[in-house]
Amino acid sequence: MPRAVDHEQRRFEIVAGLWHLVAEQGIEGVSLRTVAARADVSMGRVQHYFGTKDALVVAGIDLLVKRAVIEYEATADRPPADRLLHILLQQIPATDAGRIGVTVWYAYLAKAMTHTAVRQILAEATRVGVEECTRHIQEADGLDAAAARARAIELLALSDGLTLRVLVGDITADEAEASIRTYRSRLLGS
Amino acid sequence: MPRAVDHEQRRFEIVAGLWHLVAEQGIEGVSLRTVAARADVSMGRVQHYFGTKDALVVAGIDLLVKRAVIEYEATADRPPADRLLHILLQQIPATDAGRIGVTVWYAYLAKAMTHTAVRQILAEATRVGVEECTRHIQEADGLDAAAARARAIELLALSDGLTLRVLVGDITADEAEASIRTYRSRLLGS
DNA sequence: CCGATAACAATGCGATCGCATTGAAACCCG
DNA sequence: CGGGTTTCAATGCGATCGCATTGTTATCGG
Repeated sequence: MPRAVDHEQRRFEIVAGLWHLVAEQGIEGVSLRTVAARADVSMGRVQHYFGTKDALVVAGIDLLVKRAVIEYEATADRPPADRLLHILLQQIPATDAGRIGVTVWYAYLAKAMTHTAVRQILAEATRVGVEECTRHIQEADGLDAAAARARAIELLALSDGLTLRVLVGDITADEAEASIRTYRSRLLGS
Repeated sequence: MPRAVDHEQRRFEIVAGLWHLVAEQGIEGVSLRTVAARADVSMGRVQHYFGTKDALVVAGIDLLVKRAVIEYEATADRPPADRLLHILLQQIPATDAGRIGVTVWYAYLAKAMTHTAVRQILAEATRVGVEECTRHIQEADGLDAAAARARAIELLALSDGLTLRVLVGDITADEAEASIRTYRSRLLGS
């Protein structure tokens, strides 16, 4: 047996470098060499762990989604209304790390338009998001499945749009959060 | 004086090729050579009219925005409620051309995260969009400026988010339009 | 302690990139 | 009907790209 290393850790280091690079220069700035430099490892290492550039790029969005799911699952013991707000507010960039994450997310969103594998990963992630929100709205508001789903899509769309406005600097994260909470309670009242 | 050509026309042909290319391959697929090939002109011509790749890319979003503005200004004689809906619904991809346009738009949105000139153009466009919507909501609903602006941002965010869902294929253009109209009338009632 | 093997590091290659340069064809003015 | 100017088309160059290949090192079971 050869030398033992923590593969998961190695892969994460590289992907973390990829994320920073994407946040700074967009996916256009990604090459095997630039990612290696940003992660402060050799290009050979990147090749060893991901093989091709495409696999590396796909791994970038895959890990980003997986981390969001893990974060969400940590709220399993909270009431439905809380979990719903977690999903709606999670992506709004409050911290620096959050801003990087959502910037990377939108970079991949554009990538998804022309890249099948990326599109499938994002589509699956949104599908789960809609389903979870629908479930929470049903429980919290006592709506039937169809109505709850329509509202879930509305709320998620609003969250997406507001996130975009925060990224562009049009409004602050606080304003976006307030807007979502207002809208959410207006829905409850109606 | 040398041979006279229609510069505007020449520039448009090239930018149209750029748009198609961006819709098909994303901004990553853009190079002086690929754009020239897609527009079926020589690379020398592209260089002659735009100089650098960066200027070409910026011209792409600039022209896209200008066209949207012209389309909007054609509704100048319609009532405020109509003009508001025009802005909210315009980007939802109903036709093929519309789908290309909004796909290109989202590609540039990602580009804006890392490209100052693109960011400024998009920021100015959204600023005008918010202002126009605010004005129409004031007139149509009789709200004060602050409240109207908050609702304008909400409506535009919802429109953005729903457009995204249509692009991904999560919902249809008709469903998105229905959702916006429902939301709009719910606002009117409250 | 030794050979097999995983884990890289280093290098090479053909393709493509943005951009500068060069030269020719087309056109209008005098 | 030259000559000046614009509008390109063609080509060259250095840099960078993804990826394959090769070389080196560290580790551990036998």
